[in-house]
Amino acid sequence: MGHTLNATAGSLLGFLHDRPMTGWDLVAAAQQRIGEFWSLTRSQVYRELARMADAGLVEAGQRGTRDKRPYQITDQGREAFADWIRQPPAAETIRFPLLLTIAFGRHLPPPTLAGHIARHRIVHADRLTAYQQQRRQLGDTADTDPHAVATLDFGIAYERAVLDWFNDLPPDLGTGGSPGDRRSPYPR
Amino acid sequence: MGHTLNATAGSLLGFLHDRPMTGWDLVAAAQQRIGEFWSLTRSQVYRELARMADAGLVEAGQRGTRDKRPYQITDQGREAFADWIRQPPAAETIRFPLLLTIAFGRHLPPPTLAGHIARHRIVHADRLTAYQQQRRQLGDTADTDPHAVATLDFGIAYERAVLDWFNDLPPDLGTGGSPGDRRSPYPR
DNA sequence: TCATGCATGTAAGAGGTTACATGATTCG
DNA sequence: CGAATCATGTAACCTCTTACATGCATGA
Repeated sequence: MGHTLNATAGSLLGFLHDRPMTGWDLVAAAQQRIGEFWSLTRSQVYRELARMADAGLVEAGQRGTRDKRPYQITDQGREAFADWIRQPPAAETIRFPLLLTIAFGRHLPPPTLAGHIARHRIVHADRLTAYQQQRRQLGDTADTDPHAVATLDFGIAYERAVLDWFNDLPPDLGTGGSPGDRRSPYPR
Repeated sequence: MGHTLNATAGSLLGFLHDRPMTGWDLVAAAQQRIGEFWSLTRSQVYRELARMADAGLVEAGQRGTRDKRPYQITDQGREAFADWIRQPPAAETIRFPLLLTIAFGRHLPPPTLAGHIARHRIVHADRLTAYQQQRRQLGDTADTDPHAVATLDFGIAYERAVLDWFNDLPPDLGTGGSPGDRRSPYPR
């Protein structure tokens, strides 16, 4: 009957297995728990929720305070989720605009390129720190789902790899300043 | 006047700086040179090419053998590219369906999850090998653009990180078989 | 009371995927 | 001569992003 779910819808149903949630809640949950490798926007969430309600995969509960509208998963929804989750996952796609900028970097003044790189380096360093902190918290709790740990560990491995790669970039790429201060951390 | 290019269009113009190319060539060039972190399809390429021709950023040359239609960049195109390339690049997005499957892995029979993981591990191992081989070839040539090396190195760093992460996955995630053969490379 | 954060949603457009349709050339 | 590969393109659809529009609740 129904076609297989898309990954965004599937994820939402995944979260709804735990408890009824509002669109807002789902955005937050997704950001927190799968944000490292699957992004979604409010718009998408409300639309998928409406669609899934039409299809009978979720049911809207009564409006609460602040017009809150909790959705709960239905039996049909659980089935659809089960069908979705056992499909062989497709290959990942990465879209990394900075890498495009670097790839065509010979068309750019070195200081401009260096600036872009420096800004991104900071972003990744911050993310790594945040993930590591989350990781420590997960480690403390005894009843942690190992799957959550595994995905968080992916984020950490990824950010570490990106940072190492930044550090190994040759100075002639615009990362280094004058020959004297090649190893300054965030050169301009 | 014209809006800033999207990244896909920008990349195409980037390639066209080197020489006139057909849509087919561009797909191949993109796959080879930025495929690790920016994917595009034939459809997109032909569409962007048509759009850019309308906007005067590229010009179609004469049809060659096999209906080949080479496009060359115009001065306007070079300007548009220059405007695009110096914009601060946006954050990357990663969409990794396998990670979604793992995140919700508790709803899956362990052997199913293990199978998915094993298949992806092979894909990533193969990619790493291919990148490393390319990298060796680049290293051999003296007049290599360091930017090309840098982006390829990203691919290598990424694949290595993914493989390390695979290897560190706990056996209770479905990667391991019986306690005795935990370290078998591609367990079923 | 006023700013901030919570909360829901729509509309329009851009970007990306998949399937379809067609034909020329090269090589074995 | 037939298969594989080169080559171009369209159409339909789905997904994703951005901007807009609205209003309640909480706390300072």
